[in-house]
Amino acid sequence: MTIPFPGLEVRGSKSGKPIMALLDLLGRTWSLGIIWHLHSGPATFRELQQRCEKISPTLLNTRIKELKALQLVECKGVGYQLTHQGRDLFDIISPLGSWSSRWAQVLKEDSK
Amino acid sequence: MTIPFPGLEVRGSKSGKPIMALLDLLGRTWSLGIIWHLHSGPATFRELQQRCEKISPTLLNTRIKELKALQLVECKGVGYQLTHQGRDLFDIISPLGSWSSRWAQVLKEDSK
DNA sequence: CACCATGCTACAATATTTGTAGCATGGTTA
DNA sequence: TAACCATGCTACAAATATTGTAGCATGGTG
Repeated sequence: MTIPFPGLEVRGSKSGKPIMALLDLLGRTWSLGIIWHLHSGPATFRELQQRCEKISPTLLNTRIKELKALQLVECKGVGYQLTHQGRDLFDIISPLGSWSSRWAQVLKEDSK
Repeated sequence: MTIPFPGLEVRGSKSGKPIMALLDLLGRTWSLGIIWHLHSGPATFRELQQRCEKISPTLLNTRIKELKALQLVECKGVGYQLTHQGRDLFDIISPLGSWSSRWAQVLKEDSK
């Protein structure tokens, strides 16, 4: 898969709109998970693999390359970590944590 | 793929944590796109297909089933639309729109 | 009844993801 | 200095997910 740069055609849209590139990226397996798990601090390749529990090294490396090219993740001395932009993005999606708990509650109620 | 219900094992986690179910769901091809495109109003199956530009009917139907089971999308007289919970979720991710524009700006600057 | 449009299924072709093995590099430690 | 690690990462075949096209079934409308 090619890296979904804003401005280029991506899966789901030929428009080049940034949001479409972003939705393509985040819709790829593990992208969101990697960002989510990196928020708890920098991690080495192998540690990130463990945080993700079941990601294959092949795919982890592919996703890392994409996230680096799109400046959301960087590799410094301490290991992989979110860039400034990556943290900004995380800040937007972080409410998903508490939202998902309420959602789970509702689903549970309704299944009774 | 099984539907990622909170409480069950999902791709990426055996913990049953709601956030992991959500990240699994949103990380599936087109999930985010469908939610994004439904925000602009209810749509019939075929119209939703057009909004998504390139989704296959097979997959659209699969995703719809998942999103319905998880109470994010419903099918009423007017067609498919976001549920109350679906709109709540959209509200969380909607800042991605303007964020992605700034992100695209930065990527553009840096590529000079 | 002929004609549409709709929601959706079938299914083979294609693309993505996994799982396992293991290579290459760069420290330790004996 | 050589036998050990752990690390980042690649290879590659098997398993899964997604696409693309065709078209069926149903419910209007003229």
